[in-house]
Amino acid sequence: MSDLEERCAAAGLKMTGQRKVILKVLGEASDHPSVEDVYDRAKDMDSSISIATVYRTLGLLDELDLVTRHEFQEGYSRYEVNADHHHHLIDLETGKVIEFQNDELEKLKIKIARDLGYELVDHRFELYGKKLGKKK
Amino acid sequence: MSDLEERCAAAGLKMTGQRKVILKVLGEASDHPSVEDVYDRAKDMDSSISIATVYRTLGLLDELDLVTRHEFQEGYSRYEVNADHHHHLIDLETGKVIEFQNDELEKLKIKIARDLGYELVDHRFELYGKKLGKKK
DNA sequence: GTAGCTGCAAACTCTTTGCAACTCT
DNA sequence: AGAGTTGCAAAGAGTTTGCAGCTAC
Repeated sequence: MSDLEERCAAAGLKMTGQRKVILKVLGEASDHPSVEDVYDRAKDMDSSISIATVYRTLGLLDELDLVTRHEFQEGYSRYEVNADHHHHLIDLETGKVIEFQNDELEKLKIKIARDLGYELVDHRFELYGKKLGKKK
Repeated sequence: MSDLEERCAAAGLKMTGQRKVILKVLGEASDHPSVEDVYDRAKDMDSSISIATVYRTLGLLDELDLVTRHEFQEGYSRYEVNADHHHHLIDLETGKVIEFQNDELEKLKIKIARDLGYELVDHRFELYGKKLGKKK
């Protein structure tokens, strides 16, 4: 049983065939798949899966904090399996998502919020750019 | 003629009654109104205005960089009349949007992108929090 | 057995758009 | 006059949901 499956079962979720497939897709994903992406990959393993189930499952996993939902400036959601805390740089030319971490930034965001009289609950930090040094 | 009106006319936009109303609403807004907000306020001055016109006008103004469109984690867009560069802290309890600036952050974001091999084109930095020191 | 899960299709929200009529310039 | 603009209603995209049947536990 995979780690994700175990954690779902522990949360009381029934391990249906569809869920196993979706969890497998997520476990194997090294990118930040959209709902459509997850759906397409899941269909390759079980063509009877419906996109409604994918939406519902991803929603549940997000609530359980097993995945994180992102809404970049694209008009739809992407998901990623939870790992260490990090931020994203989106390559505007390819759509590729690059992860990064930055301690200075972590400290700074908390300080900014506190200075404004707020306790930081959540945040969003995204960079959009294009690769340097490209020949035209 | 207001500053916004002048800049629109300069860009070749016809100054229709509806546009004047929408520009007036924007000129008077000290917050970050949603399309719905702008629509409601505009209707108070001219009840014949349609929301399609509001959408179209805000879209045009965004292209002209006279306003900026934000998509916070709310599922709809908010607009703000362009001013100095700044970021936003969204009060999760009231929906209030607080603006802030931070030079350190500005330098940091450029550095992070460059270190990853990217030229920074755009970015998003938003904080979500709740007011400190509130009595329960 | 039954609470929970699924597929399907319809519904929803926010936004965009085709069209015919209208209006600034 | 004529290009640009408008209101309306329909269409779009992404997402959610009601329902009847199915399934894991």
